[in-house]
Amino acid sequence: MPNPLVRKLEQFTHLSAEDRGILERAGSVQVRRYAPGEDVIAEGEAPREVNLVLSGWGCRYKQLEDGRRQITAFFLPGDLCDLNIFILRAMDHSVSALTTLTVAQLTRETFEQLMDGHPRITQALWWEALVNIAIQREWTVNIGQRNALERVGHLLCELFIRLRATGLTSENGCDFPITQADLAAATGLSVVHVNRTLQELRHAGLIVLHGKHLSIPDFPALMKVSLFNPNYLHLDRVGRHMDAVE
Amino acid sequence: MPNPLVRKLEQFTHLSAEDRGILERAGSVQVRRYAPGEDVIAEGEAPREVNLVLSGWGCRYKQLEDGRRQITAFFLPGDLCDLNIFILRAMDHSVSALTTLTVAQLTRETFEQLMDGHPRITQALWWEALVNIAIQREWTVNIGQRNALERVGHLLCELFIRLRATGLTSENGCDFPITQADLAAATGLSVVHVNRTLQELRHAGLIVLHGKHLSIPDFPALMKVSLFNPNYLHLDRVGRHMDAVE
DNA sequence: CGTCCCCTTGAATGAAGTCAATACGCGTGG
DNA sequence: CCACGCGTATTGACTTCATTCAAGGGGACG
Repeated sequence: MPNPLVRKLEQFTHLSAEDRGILERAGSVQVRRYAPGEDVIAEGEAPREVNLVLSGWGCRYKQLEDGRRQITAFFLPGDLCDLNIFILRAMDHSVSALTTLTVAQLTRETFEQLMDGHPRITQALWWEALVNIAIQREWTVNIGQRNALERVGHLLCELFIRLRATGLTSENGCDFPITQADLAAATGLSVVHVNRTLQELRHAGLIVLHGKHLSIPDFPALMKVSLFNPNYLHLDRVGRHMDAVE
Repeated sequence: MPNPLVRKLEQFTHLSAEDRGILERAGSVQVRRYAPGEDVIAEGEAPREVNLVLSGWGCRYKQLEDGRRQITAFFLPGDLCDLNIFILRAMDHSVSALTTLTVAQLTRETFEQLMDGHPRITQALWWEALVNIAIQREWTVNIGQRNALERVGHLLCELFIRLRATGLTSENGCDFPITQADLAAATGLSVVHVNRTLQELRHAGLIVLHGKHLSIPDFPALMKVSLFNPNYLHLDRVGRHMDAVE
């Protein structure tokens, strides 16, 4: 089972065997495991390394003084937190585990070696970073403009496609290990309303969500009611011209 | 009057005279002017260059099929659109002018020269990029968790501080050239409700907004009611240790 | 078997949206 | 200089989507 980052980056470009080896090695040193709910890094702390998710789900979140809490991103296997984060003195948000989570912690040095002299990797990591930013923008649109049904549907579409990019889906289903409270914190809705919204999606036959598993019987239909346009995920192998020849 | 990008980057690090010269020159070739409402680049187009705002305000926005429109970022003088945007094949959003807008268009080559062999500039540009991402995250929190009053107040705080970083404020005021419709599109509120919210901020004595000018008589008070914490703007000169000695 | 966490449902409330009419301010042209 | 027109701002009345409060149910695990 290859490193999920490798799988994902190959959505964008074909890596050489050497590139893959380098990434595999980087992702196998300094592996840490976190329990659900545990912070990987907290707001205010100094960022020390770039985290790469190997398995499990995590999230970024920010908390207001009065306790309100917003999840601003989900981390899935293969996801990397911001490149060059160590330029900043202190984290302005926290990262925590939603499930049991294993991450590889890439030191600044490892990371610089990774980018140095490996143009294909560098470009692929840039792509990764730009897609993450695009996702963040799309969340702004999602929360700002879509109603509850569209909002939850849109998020499910996004997560499904992102999981698919790392091979973590079956035909039309995937593991879905997070709670309705997590969905609420991510969509800016109340838990109660997320619950009602999921009911509605279920009754419309758009999703089957049970236990920790999600199925989407008719993905195009879910995309449609959610006004979901996948262009922001940039899965179109822009980097083709740089493909390794091997 | 120096290039506003230089002024802003010096919030983070002191640039050498040479660094400043390079940035000044980069910002003076390929200058274009746009009329209010005009698109600088539209969703679907191929990004060709990195845009640097010299004067005026612009925005990023995304539009849903049914016409709903969300502004996901404001561009102020000194702002740069995403580094390395040309890695992506097509824009997933549009950029347009809100006022008369002048931008310098940096070609891929200019841009690579800028980063190449100028570690202080490179680091400062990275800082710029990371701050932009942090702003995007904060907007997610703002729209997801804050009520109308907090949301509008928070946005005004952010804009004021960002303008101040490029020297575009007086003691407690600044030009504020955008419409209530723009504020509505950025906050995810209706125009009517933005209007009422501004009234409320006015009657509470927190803002004086008239014509195209904004004053904030008591900034700490506005920050407080908006639950505004400026840490995400990372104005704390992290890069001090890299300061040019001159 | 009990406890805890998560999910579910109902009823009442409330914040923000919509619709519609009116007012203001500024630039253009008579 | 004033009248017209257009974009922007303002206000009121009504509606709606989502929140809040509160209670109950179900499953996993010690």
